[in-house]
Amino acid sequence: MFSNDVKGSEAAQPDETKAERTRRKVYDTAMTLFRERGFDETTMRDISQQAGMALGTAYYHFPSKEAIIASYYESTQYRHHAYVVEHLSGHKALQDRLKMVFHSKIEQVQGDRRLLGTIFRYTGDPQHPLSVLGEGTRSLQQQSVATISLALRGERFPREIAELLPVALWGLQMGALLYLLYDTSEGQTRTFRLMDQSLALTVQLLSVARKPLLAPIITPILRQVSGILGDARINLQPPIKQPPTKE
Amino acid sequence: MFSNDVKGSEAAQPDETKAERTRRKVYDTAMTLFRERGFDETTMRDISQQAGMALGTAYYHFPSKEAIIASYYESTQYRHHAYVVEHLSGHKALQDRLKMVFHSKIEQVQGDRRLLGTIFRYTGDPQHPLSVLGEGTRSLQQQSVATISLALRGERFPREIAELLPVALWGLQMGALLYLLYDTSEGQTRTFRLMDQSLALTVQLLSVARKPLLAPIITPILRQVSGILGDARINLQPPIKQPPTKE
DNA sequence: GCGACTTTCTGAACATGTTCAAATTCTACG
DNA sequence: CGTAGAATTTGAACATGTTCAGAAAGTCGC
Repeated sequence: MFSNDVKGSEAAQPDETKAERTRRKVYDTAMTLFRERGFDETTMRDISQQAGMALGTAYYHFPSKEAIIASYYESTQYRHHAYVVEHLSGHKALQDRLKMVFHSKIEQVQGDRRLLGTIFRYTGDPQHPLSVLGEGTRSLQQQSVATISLALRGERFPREIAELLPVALWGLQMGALLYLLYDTSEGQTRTFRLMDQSLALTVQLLSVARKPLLAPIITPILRQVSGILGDARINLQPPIKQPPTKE
Repeated sequence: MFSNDVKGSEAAQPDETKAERTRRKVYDTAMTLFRERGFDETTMRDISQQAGMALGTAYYHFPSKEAIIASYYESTQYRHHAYVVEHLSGHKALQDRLKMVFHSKIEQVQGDRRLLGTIFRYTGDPQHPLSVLGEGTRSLQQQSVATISLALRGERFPREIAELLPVALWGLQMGALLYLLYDTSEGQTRTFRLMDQSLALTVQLLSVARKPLLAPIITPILRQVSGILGDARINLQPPIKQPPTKE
């Protein structure tokens, strides 16, 4: 939407265009300042000055200040996907895989909690291109669901569950990210614990749902949950694979 | 925090100070314009001009533009509380009460969905005084939990559940409000349906949890959910009753 | 190498939230 | 009433995100 390069830079390419180099300079300078001072405390004038260019130049490469943070948001998704693809084979059990997927997601943005927060800023406006739940980030949402779905590869579930589980897990991830923002515990251990417990419960429920004998009690409830989730589900198209960062 | 009057005005008082009248003029003008054009599309200059005063005057009565919306946010809480208190006796069954509480909440803000959205804007910044999950709105959160708890009056639950249910329901309400923002269905029927289904499921689970015989299967799971919720719970003090709008 | 075209860069100008010193109005008291 | 002090009002000034017309640099066919 905002940026059209796949990588969030942070890694020089020798074959860059001049324009690409300038763009990267803007991005990197901005991110450094954002991290040092925070998003709102960093001025577009600060950025352009620090990057040694005129104000208008920064605006030539990014249509707005929030486009810079949008670019960062995208880059985290691609990095996460690449990480999961690489580490998937090392984890066989469902719960291990889920844990790997979600832990890596959280670890990846852990250092940038404050920045992450600025992205949630647009959640209340469905029309906003950066709303994490809105149309504007649809493709990023699909990417994210697809990444999570990698952990489910090969598992068999009752149809209603199979359909909704990826999106439900995506919702769980969103919740965890929000929780992370508010988590002041040392090393954000509370977030990780919350994540682990939620996953344990999820796996437990899933295994119950798969046992036909115990099911009569649980299944109607699960079905109802499914109904609710189905109702709540943002209309996600089937995930489209876009090539993740190759580097 | 921002405003110190309890009511969100919208109702003239004959015994108003001049200052109060001016303040109300600012508020009402602002709300009208916000509703007509949206929050971001309304300028503080628009407001002061429309209200027939200088720019600085508006700022004398509200420290910032967002303080106006904060005042609105508070007023919805007080109105909701008053409504619930008034209608509680008409509903005896738990599910009816919950339904009344949550439906009225949604109905109350239904017409102001876009405005509501601007409040969610600060959720990503825990430090921000208007973050609906942050310190700054703590007392409003407590009010809201207290309002919801009115629906639970007289019910008996296992201790773990009794402790966490109010906050969990508050979370449900938050979720529903967020969902409402994105709900484009006619009359926001989807939100109401989602609410009804969630409540039905909740009541169902609660009733199971109360039956000691069926419990062995369900209780450990519920306990785990409780653990998760307990972990996730924002540290809410016991609700402090502040007098709701008397009018 | 040159001219035409495109890409990139520049900084002045604009809109809008916010601040503030000064002006005005109000209130209370003698 | 008259005046000191408080409350309220005013609008100019400031900071910052954004726009834009024009300048500068780069590219390409000849």
